[in-house]
Amino acid sequence: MAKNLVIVESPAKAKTIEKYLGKDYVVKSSFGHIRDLAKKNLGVNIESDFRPVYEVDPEKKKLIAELKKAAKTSDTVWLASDEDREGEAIAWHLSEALKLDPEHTKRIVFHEITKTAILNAIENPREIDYNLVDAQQARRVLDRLVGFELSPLLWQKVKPSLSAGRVQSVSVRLIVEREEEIENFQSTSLFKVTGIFTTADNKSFSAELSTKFKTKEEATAFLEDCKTANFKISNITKKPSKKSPPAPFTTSTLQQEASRKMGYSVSKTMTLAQRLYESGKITYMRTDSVNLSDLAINMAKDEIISQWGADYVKTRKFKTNSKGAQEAHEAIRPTQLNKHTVGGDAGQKRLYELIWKRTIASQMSDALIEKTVIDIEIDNNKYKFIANGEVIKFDGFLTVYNVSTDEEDAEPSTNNKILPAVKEGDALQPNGIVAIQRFTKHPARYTEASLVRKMEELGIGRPSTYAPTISTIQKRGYVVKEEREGVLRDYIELSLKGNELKENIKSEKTGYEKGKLFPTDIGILVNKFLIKYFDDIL
DNA sequence: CAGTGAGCGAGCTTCCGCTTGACTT
Repeated sequence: MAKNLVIVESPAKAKTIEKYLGKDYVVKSSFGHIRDLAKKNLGVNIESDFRPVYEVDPEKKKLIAELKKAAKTSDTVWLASDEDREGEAIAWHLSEALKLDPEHTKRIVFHEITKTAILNAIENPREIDYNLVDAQQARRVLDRLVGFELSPLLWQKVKPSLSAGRVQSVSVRLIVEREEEIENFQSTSLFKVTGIFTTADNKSFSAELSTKFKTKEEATAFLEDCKTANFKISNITKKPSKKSPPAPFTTSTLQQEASRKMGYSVSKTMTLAQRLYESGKITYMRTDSVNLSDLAINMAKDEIISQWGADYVKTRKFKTNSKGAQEAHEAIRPTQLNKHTVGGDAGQKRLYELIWKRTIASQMSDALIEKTVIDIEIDNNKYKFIANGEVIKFDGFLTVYNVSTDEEDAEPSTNNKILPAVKEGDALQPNGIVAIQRFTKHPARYTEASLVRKMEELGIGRPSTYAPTISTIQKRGYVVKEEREGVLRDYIELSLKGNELKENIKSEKTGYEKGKLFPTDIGILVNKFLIKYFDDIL
């Protein structure tokens, strides 16, 4: 008979911990929450001080009985749920539902699944924190009241089976309001001028004019000037700069990167991550923490040294930027950092490699970059051309990880390139100067992943609910994820080659969208309804 | 007389956050 029963939330976690604790400990799992507000009716007794009415989910009855039995035959029960609001409540619900004897019950917490952390936790038990429990109960009751007061109004006024709540309704509102911004957006156009210049030893590079012209007439006048102009390098500045690696993954940043780099929906990412977690390849995947255990940092260090040498190591501790973070776990990382890849299907493989690279990169040196700016003076004109160059002096973390951004700027950038060796005073030959009409862009529509980022920023939802919430608002028909064809738009291109100035009308596709979230009519209607009546209802 | 249709009443939907499977495709 085991002397000790440890209860955690996740069965995968239970398996790992059992290995660390040895024979005297049996580790079982609660599979998350074990009780919740009554499903029928409000589940909150408003007359009696808003007292919550809890009931055990019928599907959990068997589990509770099992845990009860295990508790009875143990000397000590260790409640080891997560150290956050929900975890503390789970510990309390367990102690209530299992009718645990306080004399033989201990509450322990750890933020990483390592042997030292677990043993240390066992050495330092504490009591259940009732402030946290009450905070959770208040959160739960408020969500129920809001959801179960608002939703029936929608059934009555709009359509049956609709829903409203603290998280989903705000998410829909973000999408509706973004669409309004886009509808009201007035696009204006500017002429952007780019020149190709050739040095005396026949090397070419491009440079952008320091201003953009509002009208075709201004742009034409400028190009006319250029016909007779002389171009000369008036200034060169070189500035060292550096890039630092991003923090290890949280749920939300993993969802964003997997979406940007692999095009995965947030639910696909979470399903793959769950598989990797269950097979022991990665740490817990629902986390808001960017923290790595010392063990992980040391593993990363060894791995970096053996692959790239000591120059590439720079261990770091990252701090969370998100306000609501509860940091009950580590960041998402491989459990073994010397494993570059894993078996399993292609999706799991790719996601694992992404996590591995991000984790390793986070403990690597900064990339050292030299930025060069070349000013090109025009002798008959007040404007100047500017060429920006960037040379990587030391790649550091960039050797494994490229940082991606949301900007889907189709414009070929004149940045990030290598410039030829030149010196101040050098004369340059123009080899084609082009003024292209460019249009200002409306704000971008949300993708699933960029919506998650916004939600996290606003403190709406939790790592465990981002994916389900996004699926709910689609299931209710408030928003749709769609691909929409773009339309053709004409633009003017003025090009100066030698002494010849040509005007062309060209056309380009604009407004093509893929995987973006659009509000539906019902989404817009419900949003309007809620905004109008919210104050009266609650 | 058999089949149709209008009208009525009862019962259901719903929140957020913690967990996996059990289901389909």
